[in-house]
Amino acid sequence: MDTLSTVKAATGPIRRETLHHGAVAELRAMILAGDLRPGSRVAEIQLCEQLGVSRTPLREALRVLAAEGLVELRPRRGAVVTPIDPLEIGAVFEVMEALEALAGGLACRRGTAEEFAELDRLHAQLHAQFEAGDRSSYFATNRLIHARIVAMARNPALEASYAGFTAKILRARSLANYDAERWRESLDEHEGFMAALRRRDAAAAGSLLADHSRRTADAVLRALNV
Amino acid sequence: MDTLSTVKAATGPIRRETLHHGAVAELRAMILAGDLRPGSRVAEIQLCEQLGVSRTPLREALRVLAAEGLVELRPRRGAVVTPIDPLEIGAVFEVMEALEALAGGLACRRGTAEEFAELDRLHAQLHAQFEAGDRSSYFATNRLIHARIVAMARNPALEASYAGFTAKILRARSLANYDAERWRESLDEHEGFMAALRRRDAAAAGSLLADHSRRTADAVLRALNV
DNA sequence: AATCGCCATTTTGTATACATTTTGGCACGC
DNA sequence: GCGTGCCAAAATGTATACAAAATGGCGATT
Repeated sequence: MDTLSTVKAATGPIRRETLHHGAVAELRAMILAGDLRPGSRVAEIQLCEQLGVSRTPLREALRVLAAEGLVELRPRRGAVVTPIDPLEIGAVFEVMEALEALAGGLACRRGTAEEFAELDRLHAQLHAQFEAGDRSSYFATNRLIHARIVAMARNPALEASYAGFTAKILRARSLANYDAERWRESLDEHEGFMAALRRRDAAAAGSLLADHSRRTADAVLRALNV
Repeated sequence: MDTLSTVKAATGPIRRETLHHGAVAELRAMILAGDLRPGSRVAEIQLCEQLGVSRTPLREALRVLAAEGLVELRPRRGAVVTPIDPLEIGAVFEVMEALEALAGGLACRRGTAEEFAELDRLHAQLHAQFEAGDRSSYFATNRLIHARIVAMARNPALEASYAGFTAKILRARSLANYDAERWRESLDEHEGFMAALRRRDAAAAGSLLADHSRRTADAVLRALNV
């Protein structure tokens, strides 16, 4: 059994995806992309034919997304895509601030030279995309940088938690594009924490990442006119 | 519609529980209590008759618990109660440390006088239970105190996240009862952060709660012979 | 004697059927 | 004219049926 699993692991993960797992991925993507709008009702049967699955796997997927907080299940009354609540987004950002700080500090202590080099490369790319005025690419790279920093913290629990919060924030951000001034400011903050990361200054990196997170939160919440 | 929901809210939440929701609660309790041991296989049909439900709601419940990380689903090969991995517990504690710090700071700023009074009452009770040598009561009160502090932070995202991590830690703690010395030390730490909380010293409270969390982590991980 | 391969059994994943509940509309009464 | 209550239609929650894959044991072969 042990040797067998070892052999399997060597061959690679053989897991064929199940329909409900695929449905979770698709639905989550649809929600994050805004295809399913916040507050809108989720009609089971309609989604079934849209995804080409029966109700059973779809419903299982809805339970998972409910556990993640992306949909809300009202017993006997159907599911809705969780509405964007500025108060909740504010709360999420508050936690994110702490997680960013944690991630930044740990990344300094645990990241490999290669990872730091890659981070530098991504940061240069971010800079170029800012200069080119390519907003969507900028945001994609931005997300990637933060994800990499979190990965460098070598903490799966942090990573999972961070991903969950990121998903919630992303929905709010998609409908709240902030202005040019904030964009410039955001890049400056990136310069700041990148400098701290380069010299492996855990305290400074954590602190600056937290600041960055807080200012991003302010901008997003302002855009949501709170 | 709006007035109607207001009326309903006034009457109280009328939601009848669904079977799968109940199954989630029961299974989670069973896992946390250790009735379903870490690493053990989850036999669907057996649990179905044990809980008195059919496979459909049970399977939905398993997906939810998988999303929470309490069980692992291996496609086509059944579910197992997530084994306790000291590395993962260590990672969880690392995040907990940050969350405790956040909660402590926010609680100082947002807690009401009544809540602080209640906290004092619980702390006195904790003290008494220590003196009485009532270990299980002590731990129950201990958990309650931390939960109250988190509640005082007025942050649902933090609260939910904290609850999830607590669940994971609890399983490890149940099989790792630490020694008398650590017990005494733990109480001292409670005295420490309680003093900071009483004077609404956010920075100190956060810092001391983080310390307490880290030391608890050390003790638990030591008990798991890491 | 040990290993490989095949077959029966069990278990999982999915689809569908059925029972309740909610929802929306209509008629009736005030 | 407005509100209430009832009825039909739709949708949800649950159970069950069916197909496919995994598990375990047996026998054949080397």
